[in-house]
Amino acid sequence: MKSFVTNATTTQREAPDGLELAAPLETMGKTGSLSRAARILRAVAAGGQKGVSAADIVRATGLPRPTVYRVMQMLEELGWLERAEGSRRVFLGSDLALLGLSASHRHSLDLVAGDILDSLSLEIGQTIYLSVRSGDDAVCVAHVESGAQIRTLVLEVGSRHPLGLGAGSMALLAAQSDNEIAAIVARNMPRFRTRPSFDEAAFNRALALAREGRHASHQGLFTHGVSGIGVAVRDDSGHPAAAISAAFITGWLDTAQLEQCTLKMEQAAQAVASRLAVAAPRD
Amino acid sequence: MKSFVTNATTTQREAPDGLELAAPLETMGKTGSLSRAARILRAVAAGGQKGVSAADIVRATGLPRPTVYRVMQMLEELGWLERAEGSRRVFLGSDLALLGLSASHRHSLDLVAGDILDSLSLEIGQTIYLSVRSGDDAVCVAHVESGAQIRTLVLEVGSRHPLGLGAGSMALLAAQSDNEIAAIVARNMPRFRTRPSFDEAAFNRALALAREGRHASHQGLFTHGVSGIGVAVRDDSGHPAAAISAAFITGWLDTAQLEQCTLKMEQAAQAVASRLAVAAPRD
DNA sequence: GGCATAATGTCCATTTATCGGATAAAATGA
DNA sequence: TCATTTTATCCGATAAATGGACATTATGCC
Repeated sequence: MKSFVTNATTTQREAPDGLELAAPLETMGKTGSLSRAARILRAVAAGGQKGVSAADIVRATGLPRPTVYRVMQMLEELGWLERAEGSRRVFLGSDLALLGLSASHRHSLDLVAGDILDSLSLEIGQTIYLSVRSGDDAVCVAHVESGAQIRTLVLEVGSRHPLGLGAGSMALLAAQSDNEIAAIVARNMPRFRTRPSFDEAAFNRALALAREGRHASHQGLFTHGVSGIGVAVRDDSGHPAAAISAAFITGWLDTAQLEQCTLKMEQAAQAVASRLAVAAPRD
Repeated sequence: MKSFVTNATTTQREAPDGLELAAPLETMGKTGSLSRAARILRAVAAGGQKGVSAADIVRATGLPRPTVYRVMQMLEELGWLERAEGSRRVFLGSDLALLGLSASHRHSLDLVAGDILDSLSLEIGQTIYLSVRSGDDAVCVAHVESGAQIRTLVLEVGSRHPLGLGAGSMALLAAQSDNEIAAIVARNMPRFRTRPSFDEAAFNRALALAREGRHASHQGLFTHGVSGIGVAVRDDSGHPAAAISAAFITGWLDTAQLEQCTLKMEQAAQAVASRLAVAAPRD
């Protein structure tokens, strides 16, 4: 059921009214060393195959420099983080891969939705992605390549992007609760700005549209010349569990075709959602 | 000044005078909340598909009860741990699976050694397992099923067992440094004893034999009626990186055949070792 | 049923390990 | 060469984790 993503902001410091101290930014997340470690690990994961530098982590997380260095050292001793031999870039460690190996037995969204995505890809002739939320990121957990000659392969499995950057990512963001959206956007804004051409106004417009409709779409907002459509998958309690998305060459499809695609994607999202209700713990 | 190998042994608390309280056993591992969290997560992973109870974790880790409960709650909020809806058993969480997904790109021992294991399985006609160390556990990262009619499938991919329990697991244990072996055995002894029929004397004999020779072997020591052979894979610096193991029905093979198998497995271990360019897992 | 035992939670005083500002060394690049 | 960024370490203050003790709920056993 609600098993997939349980990142509700429950422990939020009690702020009954808005007239709380306009603190620099202590509203940036949960406390606790474990939480910090998780933030750092997710920042490392966002670096992907090419790794990240310590300074990157500081920028991405907003944590104080000494904290980042200290926690990084701890994580390295645990085997959850490792540094490239020569360079100082860091990567996720081997022990994390082992834990993930065990965890994947219970969390195989790709297996649950695989055939649905296959059909969808065939129907609309495009590469399809399945993403879920992890912290303030969207993580691609599966992709089905289309048979088309020109394929738009923008998301590798396991790759992370800030929630809001990308079609599926935006759909996932827009499906969160109102306060959550505000908090996520606030935390991710620094990361957005690192993108050379980030248009905040355009972003806000796209977000507003995604929250109104049942899907997120854009034309070249994130990658020049690539448009995208994303729809959220909600579990039976209405919480967003995943997002299905597709990317097109801008102008490849006319308006009618886009609408058709969107419709089919929404149907697929419904199909996946109905499966989630069944996928429950065994024993 | 980077310290390559941090204090491998305990943190060596400065004891100014001899009349310190005869501390019960603080030599049980590293300190730090992250380290505790890691211990707990590994204990959960050891539970596999059927999960573990909080009491199981307490037993397996030796940590104080309140600590376990508190850390468990933190981990649950992070999505690194989750509880079955009805039952109170806990499992690894979805976010850990996502992090592992990213980490697996850099840590695919199975891909490195795959074909070697395939050949080995064909040669000796048995199911082959590849395991690595994670904390005080051995984790199976790959297995190649034999084509034989009767197969001994004892290790699922991702499954964990205390270091020392099992052929590959014992080989991995015996390949550690002397002090490390002592520390691991001390920490794992409580877990060993939970096994209904655990013979400490027999275990120590098997460990001594494995440390002398270049391989670990046993007949029915861990699972009745199943014998096993395990050989360690060492990287270029001599540190144990993995173990290759096979399990047989006891009595299936005569002594000469067993020796032949052992030889082939040692050769395979050498082959894998030579492939390990840059991979040095640490605690 | 009724009792014994184990498992699950929760307090809270103690103290320890974490936090992060300040500082310095090293790398990078112009 | 010098300015700027990145990496790294100190260390006092303090917040946060710790774990003994206690309370409550399940589980097994006669």
